[in-house]
Amino acid sequence: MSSVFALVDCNNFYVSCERVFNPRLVDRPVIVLSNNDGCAVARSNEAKALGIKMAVPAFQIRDIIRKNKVQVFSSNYALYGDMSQRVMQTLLQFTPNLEIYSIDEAFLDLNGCKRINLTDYGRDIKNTVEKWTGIPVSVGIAGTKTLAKIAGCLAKKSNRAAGVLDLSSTKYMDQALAAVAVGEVWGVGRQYAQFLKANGIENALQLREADDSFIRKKMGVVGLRLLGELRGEISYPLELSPPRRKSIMVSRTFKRPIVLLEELLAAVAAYVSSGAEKLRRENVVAGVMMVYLMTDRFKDETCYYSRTLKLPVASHDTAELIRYAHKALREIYEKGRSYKKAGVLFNDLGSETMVQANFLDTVDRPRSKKLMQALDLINEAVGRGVIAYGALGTGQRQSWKTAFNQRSRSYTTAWAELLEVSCDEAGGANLY
DNA sequence: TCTGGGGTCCTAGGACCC
DNA sequence: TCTGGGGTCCTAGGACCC
Repeated sequence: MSSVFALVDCNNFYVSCERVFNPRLVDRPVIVLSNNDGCAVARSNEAKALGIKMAVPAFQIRDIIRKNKVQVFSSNYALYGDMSQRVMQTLLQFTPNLEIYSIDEAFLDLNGCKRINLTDYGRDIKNTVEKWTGIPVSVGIAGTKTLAKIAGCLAKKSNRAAGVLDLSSTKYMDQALAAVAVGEVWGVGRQYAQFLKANGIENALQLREADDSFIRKKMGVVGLRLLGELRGEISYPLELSPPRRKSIMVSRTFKRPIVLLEELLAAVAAYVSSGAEKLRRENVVAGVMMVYLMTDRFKDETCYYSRTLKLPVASHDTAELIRYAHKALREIYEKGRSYKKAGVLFNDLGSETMVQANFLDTVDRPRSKKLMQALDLINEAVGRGVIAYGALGTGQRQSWKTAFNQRSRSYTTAWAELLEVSCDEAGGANLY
């Protein structure tokens, strides 16, 4: 029995989220920047047309922004996360067999809908999501996930297809694959694209016809799976319940380089707090913690220092984890050096209900559990970070804090930031 | 002057064991 | 001169994804 997958992909997702609450942005060039307002990570079609590339540093496109009045936003993760949930909830109306692949993409199992016209069904999905959430999407339909991605990629490009393309029959398959550059295929990144092109494989069709042993040798078993998917054999089935995460990482680049140990200690404490919160939200504890420091990666001789430590008892207690992280940090810190980034990685994640006790344990676990529950409850009710450990520092001393200088409101997740609408004398509505 | 963050999987090589 | 072989585990690094 053959399968049918639909890939639903939100167009220019972060930009589209901003547009939902700010209609003035429609038809204008808009970009959303990464942390510290560093790089362009989302671009409207108008911004793409101006030649603004993915992940280009903001300072390199300053002239383009000014000349073309490009609207620039800092990342507003609270808003995008919430809008993503709305999109996914809408998709669940179509099938419970949904794999949320990323913040702006999902695969749907369309096996139950064989008798109806799949393009019409795709259009129905697209129209419903746009109507219910305001987010434009494109839909690719095909027999494997990789082919569905290709269909989606073509659907997005072509005006005629109106954002939906069904490649579930083989009729136009070769034609479609020939139109997709090899570097656009899911699983072919920069390195492989360069290598494949050097070997005369320039589009998805040529890749599908490539020699198995050649691909096996150069791209490993992952390459073989990719060939299979292009040929219509499923290498990647739908994953309905996501497998448990294997690691949790929190890391940030600093606005300015940091030299002082005290400031690094505060930064790392902040990252541990947020990591520990994530651990608790997922009901897991970490058995291993890694702390690292990095100097500027754009200067020559980038240095990387890290210390991994196995915790005596797997934990998600913020205070305990900060203690260990600080110990590790003191070990790798070198005085006088200027650091640009730090991070904390939690590994060996296990269920919180199956913690291996230790006779020498110095932490009162039941008490810690209650304390963490209270802390999470309060922060959830009153606002993130309202209650925090003193180790994070306060006010001026929080030099590690990420900058978001052009952030829009959290329209959907904060009472104080709701969209305001007023009517002027002529009866027109104004948005603030 | 100014360059993001958080994940996954695979592979090769070394340590170690029998 | 001549130095086993195979399995497992761990780690670092590289590729990819969004």
